[in-house]
Amino acid sequence: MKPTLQTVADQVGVSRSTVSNAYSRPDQLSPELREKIFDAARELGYSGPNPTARSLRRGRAGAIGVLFTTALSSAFTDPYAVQFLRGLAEIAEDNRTGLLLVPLRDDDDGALEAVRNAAVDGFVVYCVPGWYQAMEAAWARGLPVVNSDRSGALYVGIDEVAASRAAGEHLMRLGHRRVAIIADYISPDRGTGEVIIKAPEELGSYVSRERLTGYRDAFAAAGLDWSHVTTISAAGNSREHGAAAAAYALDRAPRPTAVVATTDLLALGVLDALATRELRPGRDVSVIGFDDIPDAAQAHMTTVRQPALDRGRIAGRLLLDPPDDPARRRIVLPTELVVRASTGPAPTGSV
Amino acid sequence: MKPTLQTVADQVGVSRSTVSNAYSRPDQLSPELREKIFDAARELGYSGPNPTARSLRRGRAGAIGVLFTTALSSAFTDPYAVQFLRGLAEIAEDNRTGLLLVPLRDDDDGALEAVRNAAVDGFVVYCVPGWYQAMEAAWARGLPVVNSDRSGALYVGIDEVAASRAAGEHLMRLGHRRVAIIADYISPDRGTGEVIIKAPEELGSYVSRERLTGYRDAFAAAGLDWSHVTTISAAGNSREHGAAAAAYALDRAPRPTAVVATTDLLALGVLDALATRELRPGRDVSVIGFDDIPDAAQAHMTTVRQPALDRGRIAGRLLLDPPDDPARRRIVLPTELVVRASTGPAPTGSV
DNA sequence: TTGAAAGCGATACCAG
DNA sequence: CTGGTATCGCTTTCAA
Repeated sequence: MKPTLQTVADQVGVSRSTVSNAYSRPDQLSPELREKIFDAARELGYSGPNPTARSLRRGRAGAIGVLFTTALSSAFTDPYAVQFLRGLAEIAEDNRTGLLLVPLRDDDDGALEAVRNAAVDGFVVYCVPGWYQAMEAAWARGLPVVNSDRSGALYVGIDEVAASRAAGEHLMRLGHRRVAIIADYISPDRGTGEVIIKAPEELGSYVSRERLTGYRDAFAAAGLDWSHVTTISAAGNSREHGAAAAAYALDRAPRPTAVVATTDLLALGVLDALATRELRPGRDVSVIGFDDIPDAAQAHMTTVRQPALDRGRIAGRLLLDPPDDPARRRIVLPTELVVRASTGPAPTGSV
Repeated sequence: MKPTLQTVADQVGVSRSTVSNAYSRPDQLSPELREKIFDAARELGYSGPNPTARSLRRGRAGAIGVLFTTALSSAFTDPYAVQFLRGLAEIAEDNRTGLLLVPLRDDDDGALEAVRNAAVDGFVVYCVPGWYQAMEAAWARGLPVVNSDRSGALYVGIDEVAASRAAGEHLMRLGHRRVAIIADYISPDRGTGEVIIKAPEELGSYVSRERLTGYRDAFAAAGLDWSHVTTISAAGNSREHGAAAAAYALDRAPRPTAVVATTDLLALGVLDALATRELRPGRDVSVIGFDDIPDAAQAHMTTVRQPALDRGRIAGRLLLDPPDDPARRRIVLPTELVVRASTGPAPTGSV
């Protein structure tokens, strides 16, 4: 039989409240008594108040639910994602709160069940889109949710369209007119290869949708029609998938003078593909990524910097104590185009 | 006021038990009544039984605690670690169980508090050593713990010493006698640079201790004394730290003919360092890693393969239903030396 | 099938 | 500073 508060109280000869106070409100009793209680607890093998019972009574679960798709590997392999999680974990720690990973597998029912069953004080949505059901379930719990697409919700993010538009403008300014774009989650079959995207706005994946839209706008402003831009689907967000997708852009004639990707990981893969073909980044082919992960700097890659760590931190703060002022519930962080050596003027005679 | 089971029961005009059954034991009532109850719930905005209350009553938290040090980034950046977590998550999912990340920061008290407060059914220890206090706290909870060093505990791992001894023997067989070893957590100041390790057995870090010991044994058997082996501390388990540490081995005369590392990530850094210096892996300098992460194969790197995914899966199973038979509570998985192009005969005239 | 009653283990208010 | 009392929201026999 596991010892409880009562067990200890009986042993010491005090009431439950006093034992509870010994653990939760040290100022409510004498140090001597407190020590005596702890001694008894140790002797009985009592390791402190039961967290579940405490949560029930206090009305606080003491954990943040992190919703992500079962592609756990990709979620944690992406340095951007890791930074986001770090920021979140930092705030969680400061608030004595844990992080409960809620894996969403492909089977709908199980996923919904998991969301409904999670003992948490709120959710951070951190997964590829298409999980509206899971997000709905999170909402239905009546708990705060950060980054569901729902209006009025808590949100922290960046102006994706403006950020990628800036990158597109940079490219246009350099004179590039034969451009390929690599993105994930833009093909129905999730495979690698060229796909026709009539209108980026209609894409299901939030990130790809917004970033492609930004590029489209920048190109349009420079007179480059979207239909002349090659869009290539990557099977996932990884360096390898980026390289594989890049092949569809590089091994064709005429070769694009610029290949941009919606994430740094993909763009690093493009650089790998260039290296394989002995093409020079920024000279033969310009490359732009997105995120500015550490490897991007090391690869001298032009990219859009977004504050991943801050995003995680702010997500945590929004969740743990949501501002009353609706205006402060939706936070848009600044981004910055970081120009490095992977972009340069379009090769002459290339148009 | 948030709706509860009672609210719904009152609305429908049945008892709490019936509503509870509607959610947890569908076979206990008529489908019509069940639907009626769900309708009422929806109308009232009741999203199902409160997870915390349910946990308290059922005596099951529905989550596994994962103990790891706050170097969250390194925990998730290491592909080996990610694989382990995937395996764990897989089993957790199958058992409708969540994963609660319990970050252990450097401040002791907060960490212990976090362990004591985690609403979980057991712990998986997944952190660098030196956290005996936290592990003790986990034990004190009276819950199952996988991979605490405690004897009699649940354990899943590999024979680290034998595995690295095999790698060392491979090196000896190839004739290498000038060897450098790179490892993390072997220097008191956690910096990068050469350190003198009199006896590997005395190292604090479990992994580094065991793996260095295995190498030491293999070298000794071939007549190479440990005092002639250069040991270099890496400031962390990453490619970059590996490359930085490798500099201490490569930029000296006479240069070692082989540089081995305790993890693939570090060893990949060594390969990077070789590339920078235009040295050929397996010809000028042999390199061996440990783990066999995907990048290792891609880099044609000799390494020790360990089943990361299985390790995670088995950890999960051990925790979720611990075998009665003590012998089945400690599981040692097989490893395999994978010889690739990064190792070759010691350059002639090198001795 | 359905419902009444008894906790699960702890906390908080409020007298004493 | 201490202790009684009333929950927190749900599950689970056991009768009806």
